[in-house]
Amino acid sequence: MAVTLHDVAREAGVSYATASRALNGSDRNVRQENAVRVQAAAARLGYVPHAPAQAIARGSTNTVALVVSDVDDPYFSMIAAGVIDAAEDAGLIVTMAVADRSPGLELQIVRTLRGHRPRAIVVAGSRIDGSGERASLVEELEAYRASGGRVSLISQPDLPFPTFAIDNTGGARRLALELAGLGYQRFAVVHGDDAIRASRDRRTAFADGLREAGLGLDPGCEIATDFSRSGGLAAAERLAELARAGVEAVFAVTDVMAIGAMSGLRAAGLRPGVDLALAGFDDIEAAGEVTPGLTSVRAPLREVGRRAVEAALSGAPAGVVDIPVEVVLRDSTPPRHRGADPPRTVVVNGATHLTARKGHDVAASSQAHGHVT
Amino acid sequence: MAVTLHDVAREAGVSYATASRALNGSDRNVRQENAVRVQAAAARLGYVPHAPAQAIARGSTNTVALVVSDVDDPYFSMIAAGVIDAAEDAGLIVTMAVADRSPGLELQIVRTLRGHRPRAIVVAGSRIDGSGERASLVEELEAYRASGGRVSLISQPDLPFPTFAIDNTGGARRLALELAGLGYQRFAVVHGDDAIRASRDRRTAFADGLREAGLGLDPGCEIATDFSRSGGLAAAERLAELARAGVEAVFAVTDVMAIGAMSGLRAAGLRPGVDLALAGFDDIEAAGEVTPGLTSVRAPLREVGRRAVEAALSGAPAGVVDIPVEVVLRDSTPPRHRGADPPRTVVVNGATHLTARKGHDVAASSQAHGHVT
DNA sequence: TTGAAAGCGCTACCAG
DNA sequence: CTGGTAGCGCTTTCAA
Repeated sequence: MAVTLHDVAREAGVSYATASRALNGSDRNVRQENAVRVQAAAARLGYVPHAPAQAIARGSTNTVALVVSDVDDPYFSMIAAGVIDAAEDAGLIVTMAVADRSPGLELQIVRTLRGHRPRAIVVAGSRIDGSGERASLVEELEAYRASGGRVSLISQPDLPFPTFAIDNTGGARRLALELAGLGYQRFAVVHGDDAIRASRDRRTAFADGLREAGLGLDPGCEIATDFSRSGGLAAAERLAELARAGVEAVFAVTDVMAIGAMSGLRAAGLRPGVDLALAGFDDIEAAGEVTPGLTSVRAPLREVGRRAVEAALSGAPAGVVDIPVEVVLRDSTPPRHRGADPPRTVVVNGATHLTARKGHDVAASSQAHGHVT
Repeated sequence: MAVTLHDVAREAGVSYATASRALNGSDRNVRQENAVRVQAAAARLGYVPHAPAQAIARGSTNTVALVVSDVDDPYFSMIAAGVIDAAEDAGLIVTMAVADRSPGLELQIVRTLRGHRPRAIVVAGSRIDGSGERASLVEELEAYRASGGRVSLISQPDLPFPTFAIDNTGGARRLALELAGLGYQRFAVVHGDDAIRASRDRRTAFADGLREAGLGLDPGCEIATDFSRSGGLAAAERLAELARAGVEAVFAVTDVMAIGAMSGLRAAGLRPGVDLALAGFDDIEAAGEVTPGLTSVRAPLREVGRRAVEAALSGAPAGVVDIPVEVVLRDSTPPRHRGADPPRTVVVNGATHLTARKGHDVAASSQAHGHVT
């Protein structure tokens, strides 16, 4: 049905082998004249090499597989963009699958993808704890690697593969310090299920940061909800109550949740940023576009995607690469001037001096390299 | 290096052929006992069938290829989400490539993809006119189809394949009528290069709608800029001038551009929705999240993605399926009450009665099925 | 129900 | 430099 190399060879009047060499041979051992002849024939016939056949003959494909939790989430689409960039640079095609935050599905997907024998598999998505599938996932990836495949992970910092870990802990902690520095004293946190590592890490690190700043976090102020926009929306009612009870600022563990909460607060008659300050995490594009601009913690997601495939392809050793993040202050957390209190100055680790600056759109705080955790 | 069917067969103590049948055979002609034996062996060895080999033996793969212009654009990520959904339902894996709005790259990508012999290729992305590559694209796609592949297109309504066309024309026109009905009289339009079909169609249809409502559009009020967020941002300065000169409302041909313009207007000291009304197109998620909510035209992108793969897989005939859109009025275009003028009532095609309703978040206008164009 | 063997389209090695 | 040809891993007749 389709045009095969055989047809091209015949059309060009050369042997099968010669045609192959002329078209894809790493050798240059083909007479100019024949090469041209073959290429012309291929073009005339609309021949495209059969990738699966090449894969089987060569023993390797030209694809990279990417597993994400959700496509329609800006967090993952930025990562995907980076992955696709890097793959393209390497002349590879990207195969993408969505695990929908289900460890079971994720496992199954990795199995399927492995069958396609990609050059590398990149798994992005927050680790779900406590699932029996975890061990199976590792096993699967290990088997893949054993058969010559390369693996790299984004944000699953406890598996035996090269891993790019967004610094959730450091980011959330520093965010807490920044907000404290801005004069906020009473906080609430909106988070997802603790089984979602990113959610738990950010939540606890934020609380730690608060403690470090000499502030507390009332247990009643930690609102568990769905790890999504609608979760944030649903939390709004409770937040409104808390605001009335004196809470001044909320940290939602993702921007998506924070933006949901923002809508909900408005619906409840509160003015985000005025009646209740709000901060998120990830610094997705929308964070800079909502009003008031959402204070957040930025991770270079696109770059992480790039680096993940580069690392995998280059056969990087297992180990965690901490991806530094930076706090981005926007109008949703205006400085809170209290006549009584003196302006706060926070000293971290007895060294880094965190100053809360504020710019029009993006005001990055102190650097976040390494283990500030 | 990797575990092969051969290994499994040996481990299970049966023949190669039997192992194959037990694992993937469409037949059920394997004794229960052997089947179990083989499956156990496969599990023990961590065997995964070699997809390229299966592809070559069977003559068909289990992938669907998707070509988009940009991943990191919500318009395309919604479509991608739909495509992935449908593919998953069909037990297929999605291969995704980004053409970056370059016809040349798109062509090259389709060629490469074709080599992978996917079951179907779905091409999304607004057609770029006037490029010589167009014919080549069609040729490539045609060759692919000739070799048994299925093709479907999203929003490229003039190629000989099953196509899902967002009703840009009808949507923009109806948006114009709605805005006129709201009392706006002086407009500006922010658009991209006319070579981008979606941009041109929306722009001209909007002008047509205005004309239909008895309003004009000053040529000086059509601002050509980059077909992106930053393009919208860049147009803001000009928009501010126009607003001062009496322009009341702006239509940006995409939400992404409109949101960029919104930021820019704010920076210029104007209040979007108050000093200048603003409307976009696509109804991406962010449209409902910015403040004021952005009036837009909604297309069921995710569903379109689903349908595109379903159509391709089921071998739908060439032809255009018009995807109806609906106008979504939000706070960025508040009704404009003018003491003098009587409330407008617009009659379309002498039949449909368009009423501008306004809800909290989503107020859909009259239906948009078929050829209202 | 099973095993043997013929391909699938291509690459790469081995002689010429 | 070129043509034969042996695989690559799997599916699928064809006999047994």
